[in-house]
Amino acid sequence: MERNTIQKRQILDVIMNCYTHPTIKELYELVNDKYPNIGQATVYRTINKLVQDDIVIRIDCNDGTHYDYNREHYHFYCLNCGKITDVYLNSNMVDELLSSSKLTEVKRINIVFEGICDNCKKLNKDAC
Amino acid sequence: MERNTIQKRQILDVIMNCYTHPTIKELYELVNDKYPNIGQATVYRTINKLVQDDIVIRIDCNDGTHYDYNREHYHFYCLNCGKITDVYLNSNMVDELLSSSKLTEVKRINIVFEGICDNCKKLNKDAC
DNA sequence: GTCCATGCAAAGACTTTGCACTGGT
DNA sequence: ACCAGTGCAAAGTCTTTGCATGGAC
Repeated sequence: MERNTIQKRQILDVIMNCYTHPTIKELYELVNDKYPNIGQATVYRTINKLVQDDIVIRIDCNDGTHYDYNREHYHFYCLNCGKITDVYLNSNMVDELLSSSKLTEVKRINIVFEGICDNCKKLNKDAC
Repeated sequence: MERNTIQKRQILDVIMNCYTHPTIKELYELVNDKYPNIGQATVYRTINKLVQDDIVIRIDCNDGTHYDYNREHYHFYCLNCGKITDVYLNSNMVDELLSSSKLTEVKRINIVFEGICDNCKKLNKDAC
């Protein structure tokens, strides 16, 4: 039987009230800032459980794994600055994608759009 | 100026003639089986260059990063056995996906369908 | 001949684990 | 009271790096 500990609630609180998409390192720092005395091992163990329980999702990018609260949405990853932003797709779009894949038994689709974000495009026109 | 070394050609040869989607560890083993005396650091350095040069792509999954020769295709990841298989989508499907996302400046889309593969479904009906 | 890439081993970064203790049920 | 979850530190794993040497150009 799984327990609803303070630490688990604290970690979830940080993820749910976080506009970035933190890596495990960043998440640990954020959690520790808000709730000191939480162990690093606890963050690792808890996040893995939250992912297993489908409460949190992993976003796997070139620069490592990021975490996000599990809503029906997808992500854009900036190849220049590494920032991740949310992407929402019409649900019929997702259905079409699924049927186009000809796969059955799909539980989730991970989509990461990679490119240059508006901010980087503005700041550094030639570099991109 | 980038050099076309023996090791680079050997690593590419292994990736191109490999039906699995190896992790870096598996890739190193495959390369070493076929071409001994190749250093681990070389495999790490070379694969990163190949990814930067868009010759090889990363497939980021729950169980880590896998590598594949860069063709226009996507992947299915079995949540049970971890096997990765190729998924091909009509190119107009991808265009629709892009326009649905409302993003501009997208260089690539990474899509990983997650679910249970046919083989696992057969072998273990109740577990899935 | 130049200097980028390699191989090795060591360092560094990341993640898991063992164990005694705490706190949720 | 029981035992899953925690905190710490140590172990284990993964990845990068420094440096001397070798090979591509």
